[in-house]
Amino acid sequence: MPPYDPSAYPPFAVTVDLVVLTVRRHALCTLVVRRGETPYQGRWALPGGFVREEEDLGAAAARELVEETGLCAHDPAAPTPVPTNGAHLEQLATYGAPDRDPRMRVVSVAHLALAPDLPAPRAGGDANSARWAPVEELLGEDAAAGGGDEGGTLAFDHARILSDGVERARSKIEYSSLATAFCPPEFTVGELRRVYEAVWGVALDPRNFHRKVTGTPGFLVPAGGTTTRQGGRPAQLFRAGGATLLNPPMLRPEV
Amino acid sequence: MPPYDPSAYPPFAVTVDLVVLTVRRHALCTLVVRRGETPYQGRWALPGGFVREEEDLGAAAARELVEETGLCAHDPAAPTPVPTNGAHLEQLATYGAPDRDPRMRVVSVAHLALAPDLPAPRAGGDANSARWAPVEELLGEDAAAGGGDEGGTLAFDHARILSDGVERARSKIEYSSLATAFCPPEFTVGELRRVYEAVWGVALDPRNFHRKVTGTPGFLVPAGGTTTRQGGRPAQLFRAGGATLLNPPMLRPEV
DNA sequence: ACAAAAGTGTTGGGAGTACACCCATGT
DNA sequence: ACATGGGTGTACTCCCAACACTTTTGT
Repeated sequence: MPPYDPSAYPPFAVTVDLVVLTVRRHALCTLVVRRGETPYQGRWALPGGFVREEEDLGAAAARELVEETGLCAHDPAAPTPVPTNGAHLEQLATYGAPDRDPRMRVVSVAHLALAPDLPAPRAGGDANSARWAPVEELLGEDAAAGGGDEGGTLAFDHARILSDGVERARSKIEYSSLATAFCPPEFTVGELRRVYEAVWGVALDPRNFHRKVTGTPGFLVPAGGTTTRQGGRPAQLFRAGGATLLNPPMLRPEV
Repeated sequence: MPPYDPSAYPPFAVTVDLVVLTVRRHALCTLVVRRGETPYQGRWALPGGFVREEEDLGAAAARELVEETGLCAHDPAAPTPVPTNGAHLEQLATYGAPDRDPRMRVVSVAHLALAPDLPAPRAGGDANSARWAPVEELLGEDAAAGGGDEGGTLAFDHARILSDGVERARSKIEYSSLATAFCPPEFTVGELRRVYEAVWGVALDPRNFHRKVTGTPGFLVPAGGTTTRQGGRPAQLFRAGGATLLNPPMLRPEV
């Protein structure tokens, strides 16, 4: 271990970046904001900002989440997941390549947030500078080729961060009840199934899915009512149960 | 997003801390070094150090690993796991509570390393200042009560970091082939089983374990020879196969 | 009547568990 | 001969995938 010299450590800037995921119209989407300054001026980027002087990392991420979406998340205890009020928020990973920001040495602590479908993003009141973008459109094969204004790749290393966040979400809904974070407070089994289908990009058997989730202890608790908002026969409404870890886990179909 | 002012960002120090795990004498152990300075002078801590000016986070962790253990690890591509020569190295999580270091604002990017049983730690040549400590001894119920010199809790928030690292290792060997990182290049099925038993703290059925690991495609490849270093009937030697994700996964017995 | 979505029943196969049993070495 | 660890066979159980079938709404 090198000698500890508090006055001679290299200076870093520390930021938080947010991968905010939601399911809209059967597609997994993420919140992106348009950059107003160089570098990458005019390009889409993940929302984020500097960590303040006396602010914990999780608190900074929660503050950014409120500023960008109005979503409320309890201050998470550092790097482990946490129950939240509006959205789920957890630390994702940290990115600190020396050249990831051409202006200075920036280390970004990326966080992953899962939110229910929201009306519309608000970024400082400017609706044109923030949008929900389908993940596939940002990360698809032809994203690099870029079809004009909307199709460009994300700024900085944000495509990588987004890709890691999506992968984390895909695997976490297998063995945890986090998929309910994509749903409103009360939801049907069919709505929950469409979350799995959108995040995994597969089709699931509605009958087996129903049996599975209602049979997993602590996953869902009946909310009492029914709804026909999806059409067809009225469906029972459920709330998220107390369990955070699913036993048995949901099985993602073979690729 | 607040306006971007490169000259006015709050200054942070960025360090890497290492959770180096190994299996020694049927127990999960971690590398700790004795602190020579305040704060926490004389207490055990995880090895770590400052990230250098032009150094990536993973490179800093690999450098610290070599300095502390002599283990060689390929420079990992940021936060995803990577095949390594001597040891497995991956990013764990980042810890940045404002008061975690009383001297200044320090953000620590913790990394997790899994290593085979090594002869003896070397910390700057001083054998007295580094040791392999059983994880249970550092995190056990009575660790806080502290039985004298050796039993004290770790410095800073390192007990939390270690706890997170152990939890990560316990879950990753379920669905990945990472348990082989605890073994020498050639090993027997029984040795691999003892790794699982030490990390999970359970007893496994040797017969079913053998069938399972040899039946999982890509997990193990025969190395050709046999050994009797464990006594009893000669056992086949294996190498780690190409697979990184296990399908089907190893199942941890119920708690 | 028909379509659409919610649920329930049934069945066959594959994987996990428990345990009996045999093999090859050191002492 | 016996202890020790390695490896195989077998039966039982449980979960899951597949799919037929019924229920309850909207049009």
